[in-house]
Amino acid sequence: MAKIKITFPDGNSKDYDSGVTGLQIAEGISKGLAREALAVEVNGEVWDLNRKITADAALKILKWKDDGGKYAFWHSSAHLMAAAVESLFPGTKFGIGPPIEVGFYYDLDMGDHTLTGEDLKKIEDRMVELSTKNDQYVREERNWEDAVSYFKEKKDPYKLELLEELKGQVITFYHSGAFTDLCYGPHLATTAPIKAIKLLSVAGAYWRGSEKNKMLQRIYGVTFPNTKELDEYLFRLEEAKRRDHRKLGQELEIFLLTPAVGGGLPLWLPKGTIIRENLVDFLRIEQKKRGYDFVMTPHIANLDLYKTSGHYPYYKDSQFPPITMPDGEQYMLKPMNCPHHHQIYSVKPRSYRDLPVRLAEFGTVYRYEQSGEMNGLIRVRGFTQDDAHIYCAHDQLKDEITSTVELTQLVFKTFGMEVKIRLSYRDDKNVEKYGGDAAFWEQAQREIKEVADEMKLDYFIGIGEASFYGPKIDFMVKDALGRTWQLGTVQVDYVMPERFQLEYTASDGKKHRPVIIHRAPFGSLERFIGILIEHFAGEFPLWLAPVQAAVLPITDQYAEYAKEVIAQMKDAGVRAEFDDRNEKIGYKIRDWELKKVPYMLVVGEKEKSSNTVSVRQHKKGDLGAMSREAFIAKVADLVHQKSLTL
RNA sequence: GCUGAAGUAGCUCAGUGGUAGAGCAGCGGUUUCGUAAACCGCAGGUCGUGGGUUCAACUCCCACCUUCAGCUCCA
Repeated sequence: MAKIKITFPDGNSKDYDSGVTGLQIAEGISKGLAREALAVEVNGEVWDLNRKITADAALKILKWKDDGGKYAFWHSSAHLMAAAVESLFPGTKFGIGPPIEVGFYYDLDMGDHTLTGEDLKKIEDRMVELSTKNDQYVREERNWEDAVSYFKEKKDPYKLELLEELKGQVITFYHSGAFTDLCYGPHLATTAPIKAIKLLSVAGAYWRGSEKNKMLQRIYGVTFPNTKELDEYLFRLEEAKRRDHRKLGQELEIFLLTPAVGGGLPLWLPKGTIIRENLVDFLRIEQKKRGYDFVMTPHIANLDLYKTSGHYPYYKDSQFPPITMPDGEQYMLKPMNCPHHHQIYSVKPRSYRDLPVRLAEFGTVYRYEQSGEMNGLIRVRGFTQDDAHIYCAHDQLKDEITSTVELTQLVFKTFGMEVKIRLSYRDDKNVEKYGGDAAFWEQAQREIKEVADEMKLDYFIGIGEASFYGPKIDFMVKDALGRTWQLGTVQVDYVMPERFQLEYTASDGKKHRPVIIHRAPFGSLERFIGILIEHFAGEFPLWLAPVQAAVLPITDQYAEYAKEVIAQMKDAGVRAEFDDRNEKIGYKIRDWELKKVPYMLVVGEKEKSSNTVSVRQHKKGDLGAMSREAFIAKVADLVHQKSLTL
């Protein structure tokens, strides 16, 4: 028997008989490891535990804590679900059933049958039943013709369509129990580790993600090696719902969405407006420090402006339709601020000495999002960008990108938010979606990557995520339910300067085109605040808190003193409210705790006679008595620091 | 836009064909109280909208609107 050499992650290696499986290797190391093993990584590729290894390889045993292990676990769970569905609903056609970030799904064509909550429960129960049978996941290689005839017999058009693209290749099947699937794997050895199962939801999904195709039913599920982990996961899901900005936005009176105004058109309530104005002030100051000039532009513009920019043909469907005047003139609600700013750049001849010109505006724009797309403050039809356009000479470009990225990072650091950075490139297979020629794109993409590398940014690349006029550096954040959203963005644009014939006179006396950087650190104030509500779970840092302190007299005998306190607070710029309701102190405290107000100032006989306030901190409790001046100084200090803690 | 689910008081929710309910919030009163819910009372609804079936519809049927989950899209 031929020997092969297996190298482990710690660098040690050992010889095995050729054809040894990952499971056998794990068993050779320890029983415990074999029990926990879910899959193996062979030369960087995730394999089944039962697959024979026939050549020298670097090998890692994958357990639940490894992504590859989870991947195999959930992939196998998807098959288990499919097996359950097939046994309960014979004749179901199967689309695809992959693992996802958390859990898995399977797309199903069930003809006329629409899945109900009871169906889901039945499928779940059947999965539990099947999992206890410890069926093996068996990998089988077949030639292409065999595979086609198998699915022809099964009358599954989806698998046949998938096979069309694998023509001529060796096809792998996986069997588990009575269920057989076209699948590249990898899978668990048996169904045994799948102990805790929960089917979460059913939703429609287009076959292969295209609107033109039939819509299938997609079941989302999640499984775990034990019920404890499942319970923890379900608990976290509930926690996330408690943080949902739509719920908190209503409870804390931050914003209002009403059909009376229209979908995706939020109204800012007084408390929300305080948050928003503080954010705007923060960024206005930071931008002024960095040499930005503020401008203001109207909400509508002549349609021709967007024909010049090229936005109109590219994004016609996602804009509100033009307003047509009796004389035939047409206006657009502005979907972006750039064309307006380009006009301001062009107000006079520019010299290289003027550059960079940095024009900033908190500009409100309108986009016609599809009706199913609106989502609280996070996806809206009218929103305000913290927009700016930097017009610079080419040799200034990288410095300007660097400083805009630094500004964006400062923003997220101020809020203690973790962001992922994506370099958004164009999709070379789909060039008609983009403006400008290939050379511009190549150059711009190289430039942002150079900056990202020089700044040692931790980034990933998103093909096809560029805007139509240039590549971007995007800052992505997750919401409470784990959906990722783009917030800040920095974009390089060589296209608009051409279209708008933007120029400056260089030191050589000749006309040159500037390069434009489009950038928005928050992205949209609406989305940013939506994410911020979830990030802080409604417990805003003091500088943003709509109400910073509530003054609570013990009884109405101390109302006079309380009035004095509140007047002094307001005078010192503390956002304070007076709770003069005829209620017991415990009631008032509970109420202001639920409103997540950072401080409560309790005043009674003690405080009145010593000219102090008793400070109670949100979620922490009584801090004891403090002079009024000391409290004001404390608030001023925390606000000045933009402290994240009280 | 597509698929599915849901819409009852300001909020959270109960109500399966026979006169619309509760808790909280609000308002009035009593109480004057020391760190997460005092007590009594009052008021509050075109049951999303419109049509239909029925002696009778919150309840059954149809259409539309809105919201939610997902898909598609996303400057």
